[in-house]
Amino acid sequence: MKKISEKITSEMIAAFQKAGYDEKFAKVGISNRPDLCEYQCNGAMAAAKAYKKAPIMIANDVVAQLADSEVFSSVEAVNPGFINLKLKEAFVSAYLNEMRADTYLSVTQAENPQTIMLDYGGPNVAKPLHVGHLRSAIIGESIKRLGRAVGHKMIGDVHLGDWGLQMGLIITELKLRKPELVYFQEDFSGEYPKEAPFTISELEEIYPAASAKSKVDEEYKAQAMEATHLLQQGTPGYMALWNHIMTVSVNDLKKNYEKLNVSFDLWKKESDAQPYIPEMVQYMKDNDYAHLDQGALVVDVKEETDTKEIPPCMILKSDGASLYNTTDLATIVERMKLFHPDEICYVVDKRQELYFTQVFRCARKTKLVEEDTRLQFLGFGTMNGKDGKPFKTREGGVMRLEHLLEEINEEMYKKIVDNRSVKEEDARKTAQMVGLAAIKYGDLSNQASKDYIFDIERFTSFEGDTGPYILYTTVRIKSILNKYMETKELPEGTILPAASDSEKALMMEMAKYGSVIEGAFADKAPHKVCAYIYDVANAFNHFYHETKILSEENEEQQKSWIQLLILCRDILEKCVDVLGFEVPERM
RNA sequence: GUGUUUGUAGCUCAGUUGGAUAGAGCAACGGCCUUCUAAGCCGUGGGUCGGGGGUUCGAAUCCCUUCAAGCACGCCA
Repeated sequence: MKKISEKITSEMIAAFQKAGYDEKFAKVGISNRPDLCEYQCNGAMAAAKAYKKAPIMIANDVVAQLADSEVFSSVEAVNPGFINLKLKEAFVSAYLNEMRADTYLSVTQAENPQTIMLDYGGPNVAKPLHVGHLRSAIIGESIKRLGRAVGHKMIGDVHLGDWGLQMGLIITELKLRKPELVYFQEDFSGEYPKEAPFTISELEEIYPAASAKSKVDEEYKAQAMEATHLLQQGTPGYMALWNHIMTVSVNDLKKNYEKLNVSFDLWKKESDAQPYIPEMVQYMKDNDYAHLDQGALVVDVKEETDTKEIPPCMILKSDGASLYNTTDLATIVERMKLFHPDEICYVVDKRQELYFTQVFRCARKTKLVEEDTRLQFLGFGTMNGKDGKPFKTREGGVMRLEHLLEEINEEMYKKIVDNRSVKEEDARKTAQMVGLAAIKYGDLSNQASKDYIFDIERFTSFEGDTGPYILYTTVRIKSILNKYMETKELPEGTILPAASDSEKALMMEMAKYGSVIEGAFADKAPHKVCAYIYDVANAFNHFYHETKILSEENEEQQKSWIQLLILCRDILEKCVDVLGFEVPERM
């Protein structure tokens, strides 16, 4: 269905044409002076030059054409040439009724749905998730949901880091601690045990220990590199261990992502791309894309228009080993082969921008992707503490994601119990939902590309522009609807034209929903959804305070308001869903 | 050094892609609960949009310059 802004614009286009002016000047935007008007058109000023005429005269001409408009209740030309517009109440309410009837609440579904692969999450096997993984997961999840909301096929891939030295380190440390394990017997020919010889907590302790040792002990490091090599050669015992590590670690990761309400369609990993490497490297050599430079195999990715030196993209190290670039390029090959996406979007730390520029250019130059395959880098900024420096625990270490969530849930729980008399189990569950909303809204309400300050106190506050406030407002609406349903059936029928300014303001805010969702996806900017629900929540609370719904005696009016509330709830819940959290029944 | 990003109220952030008097929240102060959740609402104060130039009817937004901070710059991922 058409957006409300499109309907307004087409009304304006007709007026410009009738007055004899080009329709390209008829663009209408939301007013930045709400005291004067609701929508505004500045086209008369832009047209002044083309027609060599005073803008106010053009504005007057256009206004004259709109005297009996079905859309506008007031149209005014104001110096120097603004056209100020107010909408008819009936026009707005008719639009909301149309929205209610629309399955997608006015969000236009993509005509040609695209396959978009989203690379986010990016955890490493055998290492616990920490706060550094938070943004990628939260932002990626939201963009995935935004894409689905507008009808695209979104494929989220966690892209696990499971290859390389870290695995060799774990195996080496394990061998040192439990040399008796069958995995280390070279002549072992039986079946390896199904049970892993370690738990997740042991695994999480083994890796940092091994990593630390390797930094001071050359001998140890050499062993780890050898183990890595043997693993990559497919040594049976090491492969079996690798499988155990994967199973134990992935189960744990899934549990943790579930707590974040983040899910992936694919659990692909770096090792999956390895089989594609030899052929890809050969192909790059055969087609003269790659050449040797200082012993390393590289592809030049410089372009004429560069304002700075872009180093070549390295494919193989001078010792012939592959590296991060190689795996990422091979992953592109795999993705093209298996899914043939129209776009691959990487939600990663913005510090990797130059690196991805190299990889993308290389993929394009060597034709690993098609000409119209979009490769997009979506860099996000650092999560800082209150001091403006990267977020740390009180002791100065890296904060584990689990601990962060626990801390916030505890904080929420206290607040909920302090303020309301709720049952223990309800309070725990609600605290979890509200806590997640606090974190996610706190993150997503900032522009993804900027650094932001993670302030638990502020995010978990129920006041102001926070997740909890949004949830609270939605719960309020649900609560009224529930009370209404105790005595009456949910009404059929339509939403009537607004009876007050606050109701009209709420209605106009709700009417923006479709264009907000589409715009947020186009810019891959979840913060626009945050800004929007905050506006809707404010508009609702304003309306709520002026309007007593349940005690309204005019039944038609009451039915209309209930309809309005249902739509408002649906809009808020859909937005909250797009952001990746949920609304509880009570708070 | 080169490149790049950022700089908006005391603090945290928006700013509809060049429009009218730059907006929110927090913090401060004042008011509103016998009535649907006061975790709310209403109001007051708070600004040289880092500085300086330019482009034009019009600039936080575009261009130049300058200052400050962050980040990145071939064998890590």
